[in-house]
Amino acid sequence: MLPARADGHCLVDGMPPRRIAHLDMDAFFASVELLRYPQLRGQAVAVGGRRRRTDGSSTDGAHRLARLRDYVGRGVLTTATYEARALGVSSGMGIMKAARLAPEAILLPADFAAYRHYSRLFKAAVASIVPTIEDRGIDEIYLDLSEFDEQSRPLAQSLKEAVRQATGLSCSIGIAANKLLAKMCSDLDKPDGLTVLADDELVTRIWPLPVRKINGIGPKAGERLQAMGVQTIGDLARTERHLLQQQFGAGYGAWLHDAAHGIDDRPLITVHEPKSISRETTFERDLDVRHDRQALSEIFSELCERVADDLRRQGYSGRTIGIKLRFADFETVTRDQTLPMAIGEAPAIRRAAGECLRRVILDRRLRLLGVRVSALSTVASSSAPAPSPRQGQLALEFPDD
DNA sequence: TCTGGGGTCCTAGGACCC
DNA sequence: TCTGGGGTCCTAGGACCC
Repeated sequence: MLPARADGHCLVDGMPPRRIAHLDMDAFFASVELLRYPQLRGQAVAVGGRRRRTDGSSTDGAHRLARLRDYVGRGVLTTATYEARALGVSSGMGIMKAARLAPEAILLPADFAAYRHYSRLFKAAVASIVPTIEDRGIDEIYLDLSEFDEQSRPLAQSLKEAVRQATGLSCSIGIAANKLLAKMCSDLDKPDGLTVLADDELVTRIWPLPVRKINGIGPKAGERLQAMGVQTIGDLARTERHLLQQQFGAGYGAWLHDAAHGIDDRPLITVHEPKSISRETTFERDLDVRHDRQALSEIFSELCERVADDLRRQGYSGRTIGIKLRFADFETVTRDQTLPMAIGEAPAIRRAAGECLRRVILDRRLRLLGVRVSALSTVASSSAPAPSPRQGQLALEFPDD
């Protein structure tokens, strides 16, 4: 509990009120693709899937764009244009399902190099105006506007204009007293939106929203709240704190109650150190641990090499080596092991990960394999590390026939 | 009709130490 | 000889986010 202050103001630890912005690029991946294919503007377009599985039609130079209905296999959509969303398609949706909703929608493969390029451009444009930025991934950032004298709207307009000048893309901005509310506001008026939340507007503009709009309430918590008869953020705010704590645990319950009341003291995190580095892959078809033993072993080694590569490029090594398996029935298991010393070379990672793998009962076909390194420490950047010699003999942890 | 890949944080139990 | 409590590390799983 926070101590009541003598002046009666609801100041948290004497912190002055803040002005925080959340800037979110509109349908980012799809919008970048529209820069490349302007003729698709106004159409239902989705981005996602595996590397292009051509049906032969593009090998003769005709380069026909694939449609959702042409797609075969595993994969989810990462983005969809607003025209596609109007058909019920959304990011994270399995492509086969999306294809039933919008068979004629254009499907483009993801081009992460291009998205990272535009991500750098928009962040640099914003940074030229506002120095205090928290990076929240490829397409969104928080900004601290507290030190600016300028009014929120003109300031946000100049940010949007700078982003448009630098990238040709639109974004949506929410401005409020903290990150939680700013994030909700950026979503209120998409696309190309701008929402400024005054301190007395919590009840009128936030409380009517469904609880799932709170960043941190996902499918599980949303469902449990629904079962309790809690639909809107207002409902949540009116729910007894102790009841939420009883249902969800002391920590999460208290957080839910605070969030519904618009309370969020988290500072902007402007420097970021990674906690773990991992690589994983879902196979095109489920693999049998015996029959596909050789293929699995090769994929396993490759994952270790890619993680080692990432570690080296980012200048880290790690003490905890872990694996992740997903079986055909989607059950997921992890195993990890903490070593006395940090490692970073592929053969050592392969060895430790192999020991983890031996602790799993492999009684079902596998759909995913992953390798993770955590408990990271920085490596004094030596000059080009000697490439590790390829091991003469690979340990095969998958069972013999 | 199934469900990617890269992360973070939280919980909970057991080991171990003081 | 018995009892206890706190702190930290390790491991596994799960919720959640972009």
